Amino acid sequence: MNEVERQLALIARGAVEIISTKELEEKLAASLKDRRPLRVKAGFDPTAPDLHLGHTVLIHKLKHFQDLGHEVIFLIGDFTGMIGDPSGVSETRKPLTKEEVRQNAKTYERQIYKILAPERTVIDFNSRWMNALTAEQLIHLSAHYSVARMLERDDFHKRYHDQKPISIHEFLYPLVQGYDSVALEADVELGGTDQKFNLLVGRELQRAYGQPPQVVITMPLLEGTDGVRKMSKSLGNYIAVEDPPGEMFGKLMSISDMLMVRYYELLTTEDVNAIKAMHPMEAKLNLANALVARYHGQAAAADARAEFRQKFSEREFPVESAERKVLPAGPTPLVAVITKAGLAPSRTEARRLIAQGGVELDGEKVTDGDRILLGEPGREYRLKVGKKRFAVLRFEAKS
RNA sequence: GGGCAGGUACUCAAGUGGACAACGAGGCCUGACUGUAAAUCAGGUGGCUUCGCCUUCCCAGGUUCGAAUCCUGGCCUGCCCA
Repeated sequence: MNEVERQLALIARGAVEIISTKELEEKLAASLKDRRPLRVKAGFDPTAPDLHLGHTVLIHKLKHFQDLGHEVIFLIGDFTGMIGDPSGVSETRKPLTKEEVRQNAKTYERQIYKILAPERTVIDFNSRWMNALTAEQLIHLSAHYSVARMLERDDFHKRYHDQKPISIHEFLYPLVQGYDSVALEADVELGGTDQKFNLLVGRELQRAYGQPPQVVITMPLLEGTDGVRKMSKSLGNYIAVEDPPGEMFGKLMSISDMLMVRYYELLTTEDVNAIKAMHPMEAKLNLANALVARYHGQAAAADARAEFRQKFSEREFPVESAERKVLPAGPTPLVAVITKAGLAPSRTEARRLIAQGGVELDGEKVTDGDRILLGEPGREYRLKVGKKRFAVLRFEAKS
């Protein structure tokens, strides 16, 4: 197997589509011959401050390129973030303010270094060239694409058909993203399968601007914790890279068995068949352990595992990790205590939970919704709400 | 610019003067069962000083004993015509 083949094999691993493999081979061969690393770009939209495991699929692919000696560019779409990517969304997204975008971008920057080598990673912002673009240039840019072709896109097509609004600015998104490739003279761009259209626009624009078109590589979208919809910030079904160890561990343990296999496939290098042969729970524990260790270290992973076992397998009260809350002494309705401890959003909700048998005080199920705690100074209570919310409360005299 | 249709809770979607805190589905939460699984079943899903009260059906006014439902104006969306 020659060097080009070796690189190709690693690059292709897990990829859904490479457009085109032939072009990639040529680029790799040229790269080796001229000793010029390929410029590999992946863009991220800073709409929320957290990278989640779904993003890491892409980041790991970037890492593969990095390991092969190529130049990876982590592009933060701070400019496009203000537009809001319409991909796969059924309605117009709210644009972010400049300030929000900047804040979020900062957080991204910190997180990717858990995977990529900092000294060999280029981080760029598309506002660098987009802010400099004149209205005239923008109009020229938009002349390279037609409305009809925009409407070929699945999500636009659907919205158009369903009589849902599509704003002009959303048409600009793919163009701007495509223009990023022109500005960066990208050789390769990575994206999720939902990005295919945008990525292809990049190819066309590069041609229009007299550059060789980039190779497009699409990666599968990772399903979120619900196992159905793609992992996303806005759907709330995500596991963030910066989730605390215990939370990350817990979230991973509560995914379905089928989803677990999928996570193994896309987030690890384990042999999937070997996993399927294991007891599902063992396999899941392994997965949770491995991922927590990746982002928080082996020690944190071991702790998270021990805590998990205590909380759920043995159903002990996790005194160590429970939320601690000090309240002023004096008689207090339990529903007030629950909301003050942050275990329920409102007293009505707390009352409901009690009625449903979801509240335990010092290990005993509470049945009285009007229960009042005397709250003698120094008294501690162990409160459990639902299966996963724990708090230790302490009453203290005002000083 | 003109005509028509429409804006209901996280989402979809009933309701078109009183019995509506608002049908139903999805989602989410709780409980049972478990491997904290998944699937299934049962219940819940505005707030509060909780046998009662308060605030909700795009916004602001108005009609009425009484409005999510009627009227006026505004904002937003879609379709057709120009």
